[in-house]
Amino acid sequence: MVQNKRDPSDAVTDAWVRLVLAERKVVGEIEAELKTVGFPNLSWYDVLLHLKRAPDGRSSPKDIENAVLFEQYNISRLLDRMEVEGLVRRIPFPGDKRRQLVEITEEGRALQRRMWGVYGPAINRFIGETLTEQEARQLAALLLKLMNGKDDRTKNDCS
Amino acid sequence: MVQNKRDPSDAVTDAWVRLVLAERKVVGEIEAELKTVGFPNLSWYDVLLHLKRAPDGRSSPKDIENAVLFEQYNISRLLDRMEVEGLVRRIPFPGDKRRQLVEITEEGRALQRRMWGVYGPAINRFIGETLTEQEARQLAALLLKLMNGKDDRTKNDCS
DNA sequence: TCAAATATGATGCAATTGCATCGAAACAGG
DNA sequence: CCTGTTTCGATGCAATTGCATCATATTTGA
Repeated sequence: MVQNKRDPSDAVTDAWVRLVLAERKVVGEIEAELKTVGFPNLSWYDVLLHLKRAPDGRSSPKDIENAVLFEQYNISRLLDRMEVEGLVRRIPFPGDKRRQLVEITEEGRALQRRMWGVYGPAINRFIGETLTEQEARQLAALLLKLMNGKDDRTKNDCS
Repeated sequence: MVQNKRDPSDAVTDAWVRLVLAERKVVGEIEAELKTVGFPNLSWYDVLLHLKRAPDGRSSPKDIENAVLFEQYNISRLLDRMEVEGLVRRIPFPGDKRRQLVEITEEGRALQRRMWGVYGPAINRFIGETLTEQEARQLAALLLKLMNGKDDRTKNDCS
């Protein structure tokens, strides 16, 4: 672990600042769009999509937490609200009474599909029409590397 | 405006998902670090830095809003709290009684500097030690393009 | 010049989030 | 077995954020 206390270079600082601002801007614009159509927040979509992709449409809160990177207590209460809306159902976890399984309902699946109808095109509009396919791939690769942290040694040259 | 209703490609979707998750992860880690040292939220830092860089350490709430991309009412109340802490001071805007100027105080400058002592190295650790200088520049360029939107025609080849 | 439209900032109230902590179940290892 | 530790999820309460709307000041344009 070299140089643990040094200030970041300009390139690194720029990358950081823009990571935050670009996210804020694009998320803001997309959420505004979902809102005008009367759809819930993106966090609901994240959870619905995660469940829909999980085997049998079931997953534990802890898994959801790791997938969407929310705090434990926020997941807990988000699931409360989604359960009230009938999008999701809590069922006991076989063999461990601490844990639970969360299962997506038919309404949940339906809402996810309807939201994608707005959300997908919005993503396309804000990213797909701004970046080339190549650039999108590059961006995705760089962000992945960032998420995996400094122990990740994935090769990533310029094409 | 071609293809306005189509779903995004895989590359675009990946870029989007990772933009959100990478931001969530790195911001979460850095804020946790600031918190353990007893420092306030990053949003406070954003405002302090913006003011510190503004001429005479002054700027209007509207400018701050555009710089940090928060909602107007959040800026309004964030400034309330910062003013109570003596980091910032509201003064009248000459020639327009709707507007106001926000001025950073000495305490504000001092806090910004102290925060940077933790924040800077944290950025360096989470980004500078993960991406090469080259990659950081690439990432910054791609994110800039994303922020500027599809009318931006900045050239961005691979070096 | 005056009324309508727009721009800037504040605020009441509801919803969400953050923080600390709890309770219960599983696990570790003596 | 027990006991201390860890894991999982919930929750009371305070702080922040979202939403709608207000108040005031400026600009526009008829």
